[in-house]
Amino acid sequence: MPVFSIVDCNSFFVSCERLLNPSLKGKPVIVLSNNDGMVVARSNEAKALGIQWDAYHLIKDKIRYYDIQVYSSNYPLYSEISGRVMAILKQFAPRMEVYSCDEAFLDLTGIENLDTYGQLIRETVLQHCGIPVSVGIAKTKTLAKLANRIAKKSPKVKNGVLNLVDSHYLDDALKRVEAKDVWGVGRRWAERLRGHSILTAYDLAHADPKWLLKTFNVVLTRTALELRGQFCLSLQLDPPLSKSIMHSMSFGKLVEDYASLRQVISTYAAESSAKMRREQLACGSVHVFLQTNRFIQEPQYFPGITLPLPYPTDHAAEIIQIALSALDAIFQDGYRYNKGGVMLGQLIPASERQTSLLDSYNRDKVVGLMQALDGINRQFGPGTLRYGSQGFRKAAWQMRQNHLSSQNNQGLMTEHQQVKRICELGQSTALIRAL
DNA sequence: TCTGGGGTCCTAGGACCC
DNA sequence: TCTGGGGTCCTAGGACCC
Repeated sequence: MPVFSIVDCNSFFVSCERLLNPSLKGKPVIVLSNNDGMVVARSNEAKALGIQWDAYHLIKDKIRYYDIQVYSSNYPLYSEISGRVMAILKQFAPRMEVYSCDEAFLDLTGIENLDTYGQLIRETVLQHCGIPVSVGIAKTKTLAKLANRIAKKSPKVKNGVLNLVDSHYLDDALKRVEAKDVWGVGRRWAERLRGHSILTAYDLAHADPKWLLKTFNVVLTRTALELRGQFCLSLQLDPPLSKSIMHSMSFGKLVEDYASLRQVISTYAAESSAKMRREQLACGSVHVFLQTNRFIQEPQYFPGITLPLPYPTDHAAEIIQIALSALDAIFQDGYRYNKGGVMLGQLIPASERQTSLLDSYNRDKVVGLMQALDGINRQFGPGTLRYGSQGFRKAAWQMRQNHLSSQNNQGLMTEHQQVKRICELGQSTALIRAL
């Protein structure tokens, strides 16, 4: 019988900032999304003060009043720390699925004394990475998520580990969790379920699967079966190849002129193509979209277009060129744009890329050029080396990040220096030496 | 001043073919 | 007078996740 565990970092982004600045411990802290737009992570102290997933500008008074510490998100830092946490977890379970930057499913089948093992996982991650985690253990992934949720919230659960395998507490746990909080049940489905008097995970587990299949779909039916302990969802051991890769971002300021949008789309195309080359893929189509700001009263326009490439490519210049043709096709004067994006589709492994008779360039040269471009940007930061169409000066459309930890600390450290510092901190620990 | 970014899967319906 | 039926592929949209 399979046993799954999900290990989830508590308030991950906040925990990362605390690692960098230990004086934040015990204080209310929040981390903001790109553009400092919304709250994406909250410490328990901030949650206790009633901070939700709010728009930052709507809660500024509250933040001042309670002296809440505010940070812009710093993804290179979080990604570095995430890698360290995952490396530790892998030692506890070679069969592991990295589910997101702050969570992983582990296969604990055959492990005896699951409670102790869970505690050991938690203590080891805390000791060697400085990140607190919660551990849920159960017979299915969905039940493990539910256990994890209770472990994180309930003060009765000791040390953030809850094991529901053969537990007499299982029914009680299912009754305590609302249907809307079950993994796989979102707001919409929860509303419809409520109409049928299905309010809790327990109700969903005991709903008739045939009826669920007829009334909803196979996804929700699987979720219900998993809640009964019937295994439907297996571990995804090797991450599947991406089917699309996107880069999109709200602008620092509303943009109406074509020239700026050319810089934006060139930059987003370059970013998404770099992300694609990191996964060693090539794309067969490029989708470009623009959006106006739906929160303000003025003419709205949400255009988008997908253009095919004559042959799959991972060459930044070609992708930028086609993205700019797409922009030409959708751009309309007279609107104030708030967001744009470039999505690469029809992805295939770059190695399988068929060269076309129409290829006008030397493939080896392009590969070398892209490697040099990516290498320099990896070392010195994204956008260090760029195409002319991306623009050279700091422009108004670029992202706001007014609360980066580097600026909060001493105003000197760049993100990359921070990552380096975290590496150095980590290297002083016993386990990293052992690695 | 001002409301995230990046994905996946499933389904319904239209186009097209024989 | 009358306008099939079945299959496949593609796309858009809706649902979900972090």
